[in-house]
Amino acid sequence: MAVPKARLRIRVPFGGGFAIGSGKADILEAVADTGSISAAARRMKMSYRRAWLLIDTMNRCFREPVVDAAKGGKGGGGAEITAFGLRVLKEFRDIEAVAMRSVNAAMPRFAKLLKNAPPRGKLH
Amino acid sequence: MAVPKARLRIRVPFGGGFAIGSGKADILEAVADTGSISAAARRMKMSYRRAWLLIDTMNRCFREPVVDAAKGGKGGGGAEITAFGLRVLKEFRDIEAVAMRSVNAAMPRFAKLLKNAPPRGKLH
DNA sequence: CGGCGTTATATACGGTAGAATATAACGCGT
DNA sequence: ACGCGTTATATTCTACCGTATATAACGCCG
Repeated sequence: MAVPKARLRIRVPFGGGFAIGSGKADILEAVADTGSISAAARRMKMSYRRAWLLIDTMNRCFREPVVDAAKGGKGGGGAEITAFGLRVLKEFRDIEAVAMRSVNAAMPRFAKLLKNAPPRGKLH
Repeated sequence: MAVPKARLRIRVPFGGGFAIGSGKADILEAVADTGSISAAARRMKMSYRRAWLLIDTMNRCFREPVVDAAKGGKGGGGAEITAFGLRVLKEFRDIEAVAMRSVNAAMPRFAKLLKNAPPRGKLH
């Protein structure tokens, strides 16, 4: 169970069942990179439906849409992150980065607390 | 969708399917407070089984047990957090606290990005 | 000694999240 | 005009997660 490098997932829950976390940020980023929801879904190894639902939730919960999609046309259509979406993404990644620095700093100590080899049996 | 106060859940995934996060930390804390796994489970509003599985996972993944339990005796038995467990808990809470400060600092800006009223329909 | 509340463990049940599948509409390029 | 790949949406299926339930062992205390 050697600790290679600190990863981190964070989640900020708002009221009304909405939350933003590393997952939605990743999708947003994938859309920005690939220019389509389905390509983003493939990259994230999730179903198109799920990716769409997540994006749709963000579009509905934020003041303005974070992704702007179009059907038909060149390449069948596509999606791009909006300027507003970029702002949301940056804002979140900034928070994440600070948290990440904290984890990285604490990691050496934390890693010492773990066993070297993972135990057998299912973990929870 | 007014943002009252920032909450935050974090999760640090290690290899081999083990991760520690706010959930396990909460349980650990509940055991420390109540002196029993079942009381901790009740407080967390989860099944005893789940609480036990989570604690068992920690006991197996960390170098030393984080919870020391005994069956029978006064009050039917009980469990207490070990000195090592306290160290794990503190270490994690420290990381969490730094992350929390980051979120709290960014919150005012972030909150402005959200709608005032939660949209209707299921969120994901 | 018998009862109580707990730890520890197994089995069965249910709900839900996500995947898989299907279908329609769209609009550009050939 | 047709096909292609995408968005958008509904429906069905499945696998997993967590709960609920049951049972045994344990040790103090009345």
